[in-house]
Amino acid sequence: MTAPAHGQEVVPKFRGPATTAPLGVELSERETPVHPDTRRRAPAAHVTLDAVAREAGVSLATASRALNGTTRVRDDLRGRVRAAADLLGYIPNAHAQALASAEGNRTVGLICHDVGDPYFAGIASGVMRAAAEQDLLVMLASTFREPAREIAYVSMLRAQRARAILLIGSGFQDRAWERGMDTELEPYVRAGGRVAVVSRHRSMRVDTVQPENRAGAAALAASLVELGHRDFAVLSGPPELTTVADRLAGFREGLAAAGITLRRVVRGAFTREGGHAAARQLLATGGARPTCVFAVTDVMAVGALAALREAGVRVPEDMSLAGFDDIPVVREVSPPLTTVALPLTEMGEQVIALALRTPSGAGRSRVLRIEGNVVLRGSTGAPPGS
Amino acid sequence: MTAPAHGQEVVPKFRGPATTAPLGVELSERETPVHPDTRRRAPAAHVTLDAVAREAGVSLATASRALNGTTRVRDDLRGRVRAAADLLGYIPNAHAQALASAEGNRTVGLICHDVGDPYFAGIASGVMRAAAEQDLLVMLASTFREPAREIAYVSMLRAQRARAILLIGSGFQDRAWERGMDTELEPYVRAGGRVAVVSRHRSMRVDTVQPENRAGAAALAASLVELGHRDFAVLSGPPELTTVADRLAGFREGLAAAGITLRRVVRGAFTREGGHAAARQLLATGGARPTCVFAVTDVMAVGALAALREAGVRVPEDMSLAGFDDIPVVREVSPPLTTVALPLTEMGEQVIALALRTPSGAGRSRVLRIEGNVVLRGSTGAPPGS
DNA sequence: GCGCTTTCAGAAAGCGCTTTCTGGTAAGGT
DNA sequence: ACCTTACCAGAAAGCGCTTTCTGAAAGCGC
Repeated sequence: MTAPAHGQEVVPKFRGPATTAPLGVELSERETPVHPDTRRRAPAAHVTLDAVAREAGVSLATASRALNGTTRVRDDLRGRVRAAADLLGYIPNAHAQALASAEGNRTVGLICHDVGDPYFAGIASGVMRAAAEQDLLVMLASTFREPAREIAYVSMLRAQRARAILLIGSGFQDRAWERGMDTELEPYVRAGGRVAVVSRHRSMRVDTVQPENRAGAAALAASLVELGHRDFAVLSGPPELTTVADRLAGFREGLAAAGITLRRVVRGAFTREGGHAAARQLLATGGARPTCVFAVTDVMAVGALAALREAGVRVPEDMSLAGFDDIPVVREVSPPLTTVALPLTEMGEQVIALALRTPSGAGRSRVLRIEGNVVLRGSTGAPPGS
Repeated sequence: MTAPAHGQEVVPKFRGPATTAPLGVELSERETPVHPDTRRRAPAAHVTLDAVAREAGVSLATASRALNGTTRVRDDLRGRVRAAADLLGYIPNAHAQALASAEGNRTVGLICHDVGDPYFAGIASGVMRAAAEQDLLVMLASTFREPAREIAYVSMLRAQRARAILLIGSGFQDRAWERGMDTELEPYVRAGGRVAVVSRHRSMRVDTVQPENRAGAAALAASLVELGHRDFAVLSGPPELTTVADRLAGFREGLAAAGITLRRVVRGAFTREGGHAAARQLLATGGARPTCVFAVTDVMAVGALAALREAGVRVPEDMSLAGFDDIPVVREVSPPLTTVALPLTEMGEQVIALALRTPSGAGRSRVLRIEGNVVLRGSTGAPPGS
């Protein structure tokens, strides 16, 4: 038995089929004895502060103060309240707290395309870390790139009275979406809600963490030109996303600075498969092949790399390939991908910090520009025959 | 200029340094004109239902009914209420709603280690998709593998009165943690809260989506033995995680069935770097090298692959390598990794479905067993010299 | 035309908390 | 011994909704 060829998968015959379809079959129930320690006093539905106060023999108000410690409470009373709360297993009702106090709740909303995408996962990870430090809970909403869903989620997060709403990778060039967002966000901000965005927004009302997509792509183009390339193609994504438009425009600018015109742009979905398909399409067309290909995201670049490999195109000997973002996977592929590195985790930390900062005053918003670093790796080299 | 060697990174000199440190420098403010459309009537703080009712000339109760549509309301009144709500930009207060209604809120809690980890990201993605379909908001909490933090988050989610609490990759073999979880979860479940877990739990009180780690690892071992290997090493993770313990035990069993004893176990952190370090450590030790290495997770396997490459060990010619989970990246590396595939997204969908299902009755809990599929890819082959 | 049911709007009672406001008690000043 | 401060516990008023309960008006059969 030899190793399967690259890309080929072998499922050994002695294993059953994937269990992914009739999962219900595997469902089983089991008896669970009650842990003796846990029995204590059985709360009917939810233990209320009122019950705690009664148990401790104090008033409702005292119980509240004893547990939150805003005002002074005599030590013995505080002790009694704490003990009663422990005994009864009291858990405050966050809704009631949020409603009664001016403080509001300790949650922030995070809207992104899909946590399964490494770009968002990276940013989200940074947001989570910062949130954890401040004891904030993050309400996550995945839009799957539907502008309408995004607006609906903003509305839901408004209803939840989130302290801040974070939008990652938002930014459609879509009139209806812009209007919708404006009407959602404007009253929210006015009512003290904070909003911060990763990506360029035409609406200038909110704080923004803005990767320098344009400059980064231009710098990448310059680097690639310096390697000797003259003949480029771009694997692009949906043009209604500002990220895509900016990177494409920046790349064109970078080339133009060297007097080079971009030969081909192939559009694909914003996914690995999109990059794969776009690369295949590029190869399928006749004519001289470009010596260097720029995929507007690393996710697409990874797909493109696979397509090139499958087509027998050697990277970088036959063709150079570069991406954008520097998601972790690009260091693992062979050859590792040249890309424009963005500090994803930090962008996540920054966007929540920006949102939570004191409001910037009426009509003002802050822009935090994040510069990308061109990182040359093994996927780019001199053009063939040079 | 030639292509940099594999793994080497070159930052072109004409780019500035990484902007990751003094980000504040890039902060700028800008004036933002108010969109004329958005001006409408400016709500002072928050528009309440009371204001809507007054605007529509109906009572508070009628306004509530008109918007929620539980009871019949005359069409003209309903129209007036809707119009008033639109005009004022009314957004219901979810806290007040949750407090007043028996329904509670539409949120579920999701506790995981780190969304940046592709294993969790995959599962979380499935959870998000299912949640979106049911108009549920997901409150995400990252524990960064601290048992104490995990317990604290359960408490916070209880306070938020989440409909369900989902624990992914939980399952420590830790007495204090078990007790803590039990005392948190038990009253929660009793009060109607749902809990579901991905991973094995000793506490049998909650519904579980349980990957067959043991059987999967055993099957993998059998496959590798069939390839001709006799001499194995395992790159293991923290033994207090049940996932690690089960996979290690299963692998041993699979070998034992063929009369083979596991030669070496190297322990590492549950990360790419952990896998990298463990692999280096394995190579550093003298004596005969194993012909096949099993890393207990794909994340570690990816790190190990890099370490092997750096050490000049060819995979699979000199040494075979296998992982577990089938995270997306393992298909992109060269050679692609043999692994035990788990349907991550689906596991996410199942765990939330399980939690939201009607309660299984007192003292009963369900177990959904997820079988893993051994997938042989290019990283495993016949042992050298066979 | 009278009493019946039916339909639907409004009043009001909470949901579980925070937070003022009030008042009682002990400590301190003269 | 009397009055002032300080301190701190309790009563009560909401926070913004849902949901019973009540009652007015309308529809119907006789």
